[in-house]
Amino acid sequence: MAVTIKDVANLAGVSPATVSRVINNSSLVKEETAEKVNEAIDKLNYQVNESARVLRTNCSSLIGVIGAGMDNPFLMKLLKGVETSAKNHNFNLIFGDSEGELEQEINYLDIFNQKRVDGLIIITASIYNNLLEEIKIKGIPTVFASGYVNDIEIPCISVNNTKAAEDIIDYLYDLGHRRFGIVRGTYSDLVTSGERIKGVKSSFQKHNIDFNSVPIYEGDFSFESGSLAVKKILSDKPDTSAIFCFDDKMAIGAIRGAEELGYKIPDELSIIGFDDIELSSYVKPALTTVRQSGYDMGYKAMEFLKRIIDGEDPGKLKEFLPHQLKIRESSGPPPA
Amino acid sequence: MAVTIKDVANLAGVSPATVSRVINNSSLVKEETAEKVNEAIDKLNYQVNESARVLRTNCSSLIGVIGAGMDNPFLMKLLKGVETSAKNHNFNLIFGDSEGELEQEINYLDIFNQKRVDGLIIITASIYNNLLEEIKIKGIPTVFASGYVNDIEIPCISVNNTKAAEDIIDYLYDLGHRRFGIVRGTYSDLVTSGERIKGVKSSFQKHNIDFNSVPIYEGDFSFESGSLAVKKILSDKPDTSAIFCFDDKMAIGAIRGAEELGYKIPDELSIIGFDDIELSSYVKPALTTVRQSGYDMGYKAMEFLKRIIDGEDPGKLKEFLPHQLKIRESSGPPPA
DNA sequence: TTGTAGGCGTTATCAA
DNA sequence: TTGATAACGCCTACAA
Repeated sequence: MAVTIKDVANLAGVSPATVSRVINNSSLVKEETAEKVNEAIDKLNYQVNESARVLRTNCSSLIGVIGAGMDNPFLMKLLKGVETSAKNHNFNLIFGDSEGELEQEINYLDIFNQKRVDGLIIITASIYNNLLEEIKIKGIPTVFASGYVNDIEIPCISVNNTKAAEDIIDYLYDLGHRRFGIVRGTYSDLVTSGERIKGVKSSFQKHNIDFNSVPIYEGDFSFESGSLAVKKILSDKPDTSAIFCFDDKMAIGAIRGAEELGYKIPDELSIIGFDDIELSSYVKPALTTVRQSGYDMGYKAMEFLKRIIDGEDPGKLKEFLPHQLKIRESSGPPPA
Repeated sequence: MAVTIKDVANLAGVSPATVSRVINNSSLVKEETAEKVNEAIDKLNYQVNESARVLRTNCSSLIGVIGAGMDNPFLMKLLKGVETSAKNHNFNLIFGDSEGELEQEINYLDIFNQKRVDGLIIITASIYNNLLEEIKIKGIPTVFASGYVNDIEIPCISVNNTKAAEDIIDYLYDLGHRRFGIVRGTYSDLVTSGERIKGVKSSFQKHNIDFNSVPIYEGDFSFESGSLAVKKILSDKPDTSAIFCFDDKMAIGAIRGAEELGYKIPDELSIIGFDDIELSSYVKPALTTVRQSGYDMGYKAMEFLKRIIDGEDPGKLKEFLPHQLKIRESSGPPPA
């Protein structure tokens, strides 16, 4: 059996209560006593039993994070940001990979609830539609990250995905492109992909392009799916001149897929991604994309969460982070 | 206050013990009673309080994982493998990113101990040297993954890093290369990088190459560091014809760095990586590398851990997973 | 098949 | 400044 507060108390010749006070840096303890206690702690190699503490205090210092895809570099950056801030506030992270499936999201929600997490950060988004209200998210302080949640009460932090997508199409249009293709995220990704589709639409509208004539394929944020999607688009409409992929990995896959079909990038086809993951500047041709900082987003999400846990009004906590078009080598004017 | 087992008991008109039995699928409960209880559970939206359960049973169903770098795709694959197996055994993961720093590893070790994790998977390796014995790893079932731990009692799972590195140098030598450069991992990465250095040495010895004449630089497993290292090597010894990087990200960075200096890959310089991350076949030129399956490794590590938790002798659990040289476009014969 | 009661290790209240 | 005591929610003998 592990050593408990009682053992320490015995060795130090004090009561368990006093030991507890020392552990928690209570100010009301004589220096001399504290020293004795600390010695005993060291000697016995005592470590607090978190479960007992959580049971008693009803405060787990755990933050549950639900996201989709551990091979998603952007998500991992975001997670790193969350972790950094969490560490500052003495929170620990527990991560559930939903793989974009609603069922798994609910599953993790239950598990996290059972562990009495102090807060929740949700980075995936299929949950939004069906649940949001009904689930026990109520009660648990929650911040959505990476997608904008329309509900006025739900705090969230993201870039303006709609505006960013619009910027991209505008940029391509100004370059002279008229025949577009889109590789979106999974259909279950309601928030992020949804917002971007809106942005695409609004740019199309501005420029009198018929949205319904534009091929849109679904990808799962993998290289493979990007490559596949682009091949479908190009076999469908070989004269497509610009393709917008909803993340960088798919865009990089798309570049390779298009090259396999014999297209020269960017001379015959422009390809644009989203996120600006580290890799994007190391790939060849270097990828044109929209930069958003996952790290900042995660960090800020955790800061928001901390404030909510401390009692701040969640409704106030909604923010767009800046985004930035990074023009590199994978985009250019359409072929003559 | 959250709803407890007592509330459920009251509503269902049974005792708390019975509710507990239902929750834990005890066979000794009448179907009819179970139904009543389950109804009450649903109606009250009851969720078990894990802390109380852990306190009582001394079994957290938590596995602590310590690794370095959430932007390391290989590590993330490994983690995914761990997670998959963990889920099968109803374990949850709690991950600590040590960033390769000993201090953080110890820190997480303490935290995990306080949470009374049922087991530990350690993927980072600076810990090995200084601690291993002294730390409270004792007591907690532990599996090391990705590096071979020499201690007979410590279960571990990895590829044979020594042999793999030797294979690579042998392959390059057979191609005709004589002037090598090495980009190793951080010096704190004692296990993995250490083993690979050994392999390099042993191939050199076989072929009468003086190990001390070969430039070895340290990288931190980032694109950037690979690019930097290769530039140093090439400015130092411009006639280097083959560079072995200890992971794929550094190798890809190295390719870009060498290209910036005007080298043609692979005609003037061969570059080889390690891991075979997904990206490596999508990069241009496609990367020659050694394939090891992070997913399998993680999965198996968790399977090992489960067996140890169930009482199996840890000493028996040591295994090398197969590795495989993947020859792609970034390597070839040296320039004439 | 079900209920009663005690204890897991902490912390918080109250009294000393 | 310290100690005694109860309580957090659950599980598990043991008894019924």
